[in-house]
Amino acid sequence: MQKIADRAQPMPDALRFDIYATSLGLALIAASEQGVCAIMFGDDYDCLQSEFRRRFNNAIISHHNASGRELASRVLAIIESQTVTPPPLDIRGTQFQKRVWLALLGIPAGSTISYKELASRIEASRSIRAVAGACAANPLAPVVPCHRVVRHDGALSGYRWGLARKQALLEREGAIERFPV
DNA sequence: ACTAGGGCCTGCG
DNA sequence: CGCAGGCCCTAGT
Repeated sequence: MQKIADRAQPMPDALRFDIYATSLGLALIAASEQGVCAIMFGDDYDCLQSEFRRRFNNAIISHHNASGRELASRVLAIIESQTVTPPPLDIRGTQFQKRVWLALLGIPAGSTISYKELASRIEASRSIRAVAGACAANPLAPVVPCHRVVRHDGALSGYRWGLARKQALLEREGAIERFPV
């Protein structure tokens, strides 16, 4: 009997990407045939590109074509906190991570919730720290809005791409006041 | 304000 | 496998 499907990537997949200048710094936006599969921020073009290639080292990588550019433009709009129809997403992660990330998509702009509340929302109220871990591993920020999750005491907590970006996103969405200091 | 410990998913060895 | 560590939270000084 032959193995039908591997749960990771059955075959080397074809990815397209480009790097754009945004209000949050450089953003690398990558997509597969399925949809957007990675968004990465950075301040150096070459570093971003090599990090991307290292992370998908068994993929066939090229630059965006017309449809890829169309997806990217929607991602860019979301990065700038504009309201647009979200692009199709190719969400890759463990079962648990996907549960967390899908729940994140249900948090409207302008609001925040705590890691605790997010945990109970996916029926895993004891897995608070694991939920935070899944947020930290979110490959599609800020389209998957993990920046809307903050600590129960109101502190911003952390952000994979730096707290300044999390803060900027929340300020623009009107979720938090401009920081007094 | 600070510290300790519970809980549990992940990545790496 | 086993283990350390994390974008946490609560309770107890």
